[in-house]
Amino acid sequence: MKNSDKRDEILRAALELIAEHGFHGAPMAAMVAERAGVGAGTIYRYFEGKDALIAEIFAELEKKLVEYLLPGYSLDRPLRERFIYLSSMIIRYFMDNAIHFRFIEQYMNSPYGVTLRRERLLGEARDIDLFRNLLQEGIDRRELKDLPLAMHFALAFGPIVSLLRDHILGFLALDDALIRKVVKACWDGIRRQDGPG
Amino acid sequence: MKNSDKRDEILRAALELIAEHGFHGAPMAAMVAERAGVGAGTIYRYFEGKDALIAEIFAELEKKLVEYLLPGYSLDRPLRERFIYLSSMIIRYFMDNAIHFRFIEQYMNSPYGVTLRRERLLGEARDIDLFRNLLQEGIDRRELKDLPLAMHFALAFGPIVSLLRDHILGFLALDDALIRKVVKACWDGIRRQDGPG
Amino acid sequence: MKNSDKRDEILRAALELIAEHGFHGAPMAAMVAERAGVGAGTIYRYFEGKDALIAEIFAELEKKLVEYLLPGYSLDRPLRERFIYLSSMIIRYFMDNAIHFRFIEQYMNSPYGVTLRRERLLGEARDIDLFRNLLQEGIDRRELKDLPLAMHFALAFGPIVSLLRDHILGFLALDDALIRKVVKACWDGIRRQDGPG
Amino acid sequence: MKNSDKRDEILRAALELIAEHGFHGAPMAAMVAERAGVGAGTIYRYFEGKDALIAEIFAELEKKLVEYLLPGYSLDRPLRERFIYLSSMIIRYFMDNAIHFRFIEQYMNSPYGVTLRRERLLGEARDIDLFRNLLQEGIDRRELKDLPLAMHFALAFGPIVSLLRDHILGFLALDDALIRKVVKACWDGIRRQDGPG
DNA sequence: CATGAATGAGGTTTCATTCAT
DNA sequence: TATGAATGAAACCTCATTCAT
Repeated sequence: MKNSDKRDEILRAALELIAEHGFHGAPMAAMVAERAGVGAGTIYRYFEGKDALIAEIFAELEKKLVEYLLPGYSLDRPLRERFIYLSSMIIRYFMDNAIHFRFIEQYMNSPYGVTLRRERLLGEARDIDLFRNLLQEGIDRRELKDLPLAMHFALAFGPIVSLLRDHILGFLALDDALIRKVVKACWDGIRRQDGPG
Repeated sequence: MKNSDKRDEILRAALELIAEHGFHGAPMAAMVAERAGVGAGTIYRYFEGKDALIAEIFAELEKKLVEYLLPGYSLDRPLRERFIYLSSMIIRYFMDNAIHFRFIEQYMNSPYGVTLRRERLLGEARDIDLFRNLLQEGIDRRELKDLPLAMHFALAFGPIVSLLRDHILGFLALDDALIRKVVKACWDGIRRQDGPG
Repeated sequence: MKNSDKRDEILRAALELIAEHGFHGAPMAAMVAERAGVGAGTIYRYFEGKDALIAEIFAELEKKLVEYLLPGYSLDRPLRERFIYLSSMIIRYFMDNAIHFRFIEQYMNSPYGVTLRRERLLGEARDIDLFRNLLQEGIDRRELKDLPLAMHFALAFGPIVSLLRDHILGFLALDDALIRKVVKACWDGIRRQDGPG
Repeated sequence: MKNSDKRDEILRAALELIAEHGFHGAPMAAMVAERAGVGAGTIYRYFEGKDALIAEIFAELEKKLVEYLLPGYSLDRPLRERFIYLSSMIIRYFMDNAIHFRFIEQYMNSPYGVTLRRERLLGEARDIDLFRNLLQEGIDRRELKDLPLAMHFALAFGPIVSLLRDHILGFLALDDALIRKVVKACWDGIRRQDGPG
């Protein structure tokens, strides 16, 4: 087993356990190490502590999502098209990676998450903040309603998150048709209605 | 201090601590009992354990919300009016009771929450499930889109939850005008668009 | 068993173990709690942590020693007499309480000890710093040699500590005659030799 | 790097770390190996374990001290002169090698130290036990007081150790004049006083 | 010979729960 | 009924040592 394999095993084991049982249902030695198939001390060769491990998982998940979205994303396409692309892809990604979704939900509902949310919403935008930049561009170009950025996030993301949760829990069976419908509905929620749509 | 006072103090103390620090930042003896002004053992005279206490808090919060909504709610009013009433009132309620919102979010993001959500969405509807009954009625009467109930929940509730979180964390300042806008936007998201709106 | 009994048991158990095995040969749960006959968690009801427990042991030992010395100690007696009284009593105290001596040696040979030594030597003198005040008075009144306080400590205390260690380890059998001899020798080491002695 | 270089680097690194942080503040892999610039496993090629490494450090320090003292030491000189020579040189050596002093103090305050002290005091004298042989000779020739060997050690060494500690911790500034004074005071403490001094 | 990743026993501390008062 | 001292399992983390490379 290569070094990076062990690191990956630890990340995977922790991701799964946290997604399934929450941060406090994933004890380091008894469960993470055991599921990863490594000794308890090994975790601390790769991560400074539980917090660092969790932060690293989040960073990797974010990276993977961006890598999934970027290839097909072009700033040259119209705003609406880009919005539909991003939203649909995000939904599909999390449908295929339910564990990632569960982890990110846990993370966002924790002190870490609050800090992160603040940075993402109020801090400087980075190039990879695709969704934020898209919404800001729409606000600036008056294609979107004259509302605060956070409200656009709420209107666009809130339903998606809610749907994904229900789908993953089996309360709802998302398919392509439904995805298309909800994404368009979200677009309608944020775009200026006096235009042609 | 009457018996029921002690019970209420324990509920209040646990609610506050969990809302603020999460389930695992609210140790029973060291924090809940101390803040409630009772002995550690007393908690166990009123509640079977931590889980039962948490479940009871949720039940009481739900009850309070319904009591807040019911008086002004009339099944005789048009669907749209009722939707706007319920949504607006819910937003105002949680703006005034941020602690309740924080607790419910914690709760919904835990194993308890999954079970509960399943019951609420898939189980028998009760009279007090105002929102669910409203949406179901709209679906049945073809005033709302032909979508699964869970999707209507997502479209109607998702943005509200997201907004409330941002408002409570101070990322966004909700006011009456914004509330009206978002509630109407949500209605537009779920109603059949071929009708008069 | 009264509350204070448990606290005392913990203090006693920790004192014995540290005296015997050093700070790191006295694990809290496995040894201190076991020897004290209490649960591991009980230690933390009485002390904030290992450091606080150790500091408290030292404080109690210091207090006991002062209580042993004070009754027969009078500032009205001549300096030489007081010196001999204090030194002899200290030796006897530690001969009878070898465990205290071993603990204090451990303590003084640790980061705590350095801080403490600095305070005791360089900080403000307290009334109960009998030895320090005695030496300082002798320096001020020119009955002792014109040397720094620390050097007087070394000349007066160094041999005593060394002897006690050897006695306790069984390398030397201290008796009253030897004690008298060594205490007088120490006095001769620090007093001005041009006087009558 | 030659083999013996690695061994020396390990010894040096461990010496420094133990002098600074105590036996338990010097983890083998994380600190000793890193500071020595070798792999963690390499330590175990040169030493059986931590205990053996520590014992070896002590042996080397003792050897270096003897090598420092021997060249200028002549059994032909008078006892008093030899005592003053040895004591002064020891003080100077440890002033120049504070790390050695700190290590030896740690060592002597540990289970190892007790065993060693027993051997040195009660076992057969070796030629290189300069101080012990000197004191024993003085006792045998009735130049020193009729006291047990251990007591002479205490009277002669106790103050020196105490002074060195204070000097190294910065509580006292030793200089040649002070060294001369204290060494003579120690001699006065152990010599028979009815003679000419 | 040299490495350093891996180990897992053992360290300190927390906390839900019990039970004698 | 109410208490809160006591408990001990279990949490996170460290570190002396081993062993495959």
